[in-house]
Amino acid sequence: MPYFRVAEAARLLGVSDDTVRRWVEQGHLAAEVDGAGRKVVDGAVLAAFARAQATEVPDPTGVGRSARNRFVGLVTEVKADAVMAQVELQCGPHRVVSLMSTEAVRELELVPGSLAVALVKATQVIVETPDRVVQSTRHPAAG
Amino acid sequence: MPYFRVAEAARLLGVSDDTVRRWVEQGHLAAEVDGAGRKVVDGAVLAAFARAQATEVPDPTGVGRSARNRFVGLVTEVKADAVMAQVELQCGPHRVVSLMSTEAVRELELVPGSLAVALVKATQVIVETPDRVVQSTRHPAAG
DNA sequence: ACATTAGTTCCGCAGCTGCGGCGCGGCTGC
DNA sequence: GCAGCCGCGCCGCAGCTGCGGAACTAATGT
Repeated sequence: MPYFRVAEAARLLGVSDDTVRRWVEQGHLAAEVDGAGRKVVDGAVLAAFARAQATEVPDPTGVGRSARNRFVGLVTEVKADAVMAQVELQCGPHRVVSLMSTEAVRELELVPGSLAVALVKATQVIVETPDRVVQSTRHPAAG
Repeated sequence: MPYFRVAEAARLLGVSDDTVRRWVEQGHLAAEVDGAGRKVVDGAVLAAFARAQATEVPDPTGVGRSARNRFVGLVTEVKADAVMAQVELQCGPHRVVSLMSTEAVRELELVPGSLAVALVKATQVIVETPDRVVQSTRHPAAG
């Protein structure tokens, strides 16, 4: 049963701790009080809140809004080798690096500044705590 | 040579068009003017600006949020079957769905509200324009 | 050519946010 | 038990942001 303190929740939501505190005061976000009188937010509540307030980057074509495993962003860097190329995208606050053939880069006309979409085909989920790092066995992501 | 209008740039940056206009006025973001007197932002400039602005986001628990192909977020949903499970994470403004074994879900103690990290192992980059959709051949992502 | 629609720009305003400061309480090490 | 350090809560303020409105322009269909 994961709980987060105000400062942790603030960083996860991308705002300051004061803002989280105000949201709790105004009833927008449910919080509880631990034994020491400090505000704590239930992980599930925080997750639901984050999902509700998430404003995904609208798809340029208008289709596939809020699609999962779909990252719309701008190409920030293209390193092209003879056969393979490494393309880096800035998708909101996240950076995605994709390896593809140089031929594909040329076909897609990928240059810094291009609007592109990164489709995540496979992921590996790990859980990090201050103590230990647990990771799952590798599996393909849901498509 | 991609160019974006103010409204497009605003959506990509996650702010309103007025804010982008103000950033241009204050010299924080370079913009040009097209033949009709409308502000346009060069794609490369916009990409660099987006990347610079994203680095301001600190990481939640010491894990690098600015690291590439690394998405720190909260578990919003867990659908567990007999053998396989589908885990959905809210990582900032993006939703990531990962397919893994139910055994891994149990080992990682993944429940809605858990803090987890999704490592992107493979991506497919496509370029979307209002006219056509071009996609690269499938290749593994850079690790 | 004309009317219509959608998009852009500028303006003012209310609201929210982030920041700095301050005091208090919990946690740690001795 | 005690001192020190760090985090949390509260408060006020300056700054920024988003929104609505109004005027103008470009593109579109008749």
